Amino acid sequence: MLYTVGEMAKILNIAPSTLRYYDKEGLLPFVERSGGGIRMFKDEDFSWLHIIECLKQTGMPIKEIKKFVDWCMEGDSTIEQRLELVDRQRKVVQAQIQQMQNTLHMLDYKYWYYETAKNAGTCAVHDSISKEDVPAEFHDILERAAKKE
Amino acid sequence: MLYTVGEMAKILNIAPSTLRYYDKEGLLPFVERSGGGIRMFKDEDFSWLHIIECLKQTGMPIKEIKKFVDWCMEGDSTIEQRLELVDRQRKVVQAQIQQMQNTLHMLDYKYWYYETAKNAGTCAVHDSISKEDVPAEFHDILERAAKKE
DNA sequence: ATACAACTTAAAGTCAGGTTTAAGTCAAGA
DNA sequence: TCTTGACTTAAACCTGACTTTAAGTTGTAT
Repeated sequence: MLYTVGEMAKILNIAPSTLRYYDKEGLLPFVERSGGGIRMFKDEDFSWLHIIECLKQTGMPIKEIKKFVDWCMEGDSTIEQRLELVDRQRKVVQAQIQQMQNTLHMLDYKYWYYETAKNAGTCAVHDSISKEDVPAEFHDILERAAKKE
Repeated sequence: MLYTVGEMAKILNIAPSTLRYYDKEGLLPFVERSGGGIRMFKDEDFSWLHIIECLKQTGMPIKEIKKFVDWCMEGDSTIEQRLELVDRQRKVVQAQIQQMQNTLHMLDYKYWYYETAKNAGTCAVHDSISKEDVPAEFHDILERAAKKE
């Protein structure tokens, strides 16, 4: 089965111009062309686009993704580089998840803060609240705030 | 204790120009000025910058963060809007974490893939591998690939 | 009083990651 | 064969989030 850039874009739910841009940046060296110069995506290209999407999700810039794709095209001599790149990016994502969990914790605290304020009818309720009234899971946030950083 | 923009930037480990930019965009209406027009950050401003940083971490654009800050300045009449904004952003972050975990899973699979390829000396080893040889945790990825999307 | 580092602003510049435009080509159906 | 919608490219444009520059001011230390 073959797909034009428009068909592929529709399936992936992105703009055709995005695929053309990726191609121009060298991310899609595996895409073949018809006699007339039309891009012909193959079924196996889905897995290429999937790993590209995956790396993009990690925040990797397009130039670095190109490096990875180029290594893939070079063959078995680059297996170690690719292994290292994947491992590095795995650690990046682990750190991002940790960061996101901290952010979520802060938002959970703010949710509790505004829920409490809403019930009291004023944010001023938090001036007269003692640490014991704050759920234990948020004590870390209060302590950080008390240390002025 | 008061801090100039340079001192504050050093503590937060960001460029002074970034703080000036945030101020220009209306993110820091709470920052006061000296008689001569110099920004004077107060200790309590740390918590402002902390929540701004938190919202920025969620990917919220600066204009929307400004909306939140403006609501804060408006007082108790905006408590409900703020509660809703925090709740919405909480769901955004939960979805981001879920997404990141999928991405990590894919990278874990790729790590296994290249580790196996490295030991075999070639990626071709994966052509002659049966599903039973792939760790069970990665079977979902194989199935998605088999369905051509 | 003077020097000097750090502050001020407005405006221009930078960068990534696309999107849009213009001018032209391809390919499938009537 | 002709029309038409989708394709092609190069180049210009856009947005968000800063950063840099230029010209001028503030405030502390000598």
